[in-house]
Amino acid sequence: MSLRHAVLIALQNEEATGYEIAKWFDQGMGYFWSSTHQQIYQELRKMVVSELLTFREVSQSGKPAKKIYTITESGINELKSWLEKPVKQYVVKDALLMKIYSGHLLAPEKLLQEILTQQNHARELHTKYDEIEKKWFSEKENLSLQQQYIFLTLRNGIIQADAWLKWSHEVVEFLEGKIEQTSNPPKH
Amino acid sequence: MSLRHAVLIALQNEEATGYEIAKWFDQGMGYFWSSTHQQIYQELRKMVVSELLTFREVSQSGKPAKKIYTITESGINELKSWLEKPVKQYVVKDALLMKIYSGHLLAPEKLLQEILTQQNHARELHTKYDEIEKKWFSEKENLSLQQQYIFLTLRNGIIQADAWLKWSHEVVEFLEGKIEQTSNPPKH
DNA sequence: GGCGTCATGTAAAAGGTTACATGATTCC
DNA sequence: GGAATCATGTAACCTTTTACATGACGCC
Repeated sequence: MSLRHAVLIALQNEEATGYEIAKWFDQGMGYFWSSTHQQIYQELRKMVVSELLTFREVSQSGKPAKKIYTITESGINELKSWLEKPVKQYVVKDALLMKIYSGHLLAPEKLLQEILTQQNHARELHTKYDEIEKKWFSEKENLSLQQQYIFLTLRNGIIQADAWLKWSHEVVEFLEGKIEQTSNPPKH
Repeated sequence: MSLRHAVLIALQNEEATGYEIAKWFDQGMGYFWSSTHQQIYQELRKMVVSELLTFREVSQSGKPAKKIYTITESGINELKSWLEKPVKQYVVKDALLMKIYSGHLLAPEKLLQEILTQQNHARELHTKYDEIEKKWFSEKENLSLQQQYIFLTLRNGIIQADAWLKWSHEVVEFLEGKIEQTSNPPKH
């Protein structure tokens, strides 16, 4: 039930609307947890019932009224006790690896094309990470404690992206070799 | 709906029982897709209804009867058409990163402890990968096409594990610095 | 006129987890 | 005597995704 805890983290130092939390999931937190606005609105309502949050409604002219959620004492306690407990073991679910596992059933050209597309995504992501680092983390001495921890998560993104790119180069090389073999079959 | 396709991959070159497929998920395929026997039995039944599989029951002495599932023509076609379509973008869901993101709310000792535990898991996994490589992939010349592709997935595991360990060392160093600072606060 | 942003939601379906259940056999 | 292996399943619950829905405002 980590969505609940992601929301508590979001609200931990400032109140926000469901809409803002959803946006946060598409940006910062989105690099390691994801959700949709539908799920978030549901969860926020449940969390009010469980008294982890309170909210006040603010009417606006020309826009629908918004609900601003604030974490309660009990919410902070719930977050802290979650932080103390070990997380459950990370499980990979990677359909691309499944595909490669059965790559012999597919034309290498097709697989190559897909890997190259993914490689472009990975490169874009890497560039984005670099920009974030430059913009927010260039002066390492002036970072707040909170920012120092966030920087560690950015480092994770960068290192993982590097590793993925390294691996994908091996895959591309392999597939290009296969494709060449098919067009110039080895002579006996 | 990738469980379905994982099952098709499992049955693609040999028939198997639900029990065997479940075991396969705990071993080979388990490195990038996971499931439980409950879910697999359900899915197998649905796939028979969809005519992707057929099965025959084999009674055994002293053991419950087993159902041996075989992929159909239509199942092979379904698998092939899935392989042709790009997979949907991989999304990370990593609760540990969430925790680090809000690491400032937790004693660094606690976080350190958890990272060290995870590091041990990662090292064990790495060792297991190395063993698999030695046992099955040491003679690169004699690998079947299928094995060559499986080797690529193993390389992914190794590279990702290396990257994760590299990152975790940065985190450990950071946390140890924090812990030292607390016991010997800097003088002004 | 259309698209993007702000701001909320309902409802159904699909996918995944957890608890419970059975029962023989083999190995320590 | 107890644990692990073989082999299957039901049921409840929780989580996630997808489809549908509304409506004003500002920008190009």
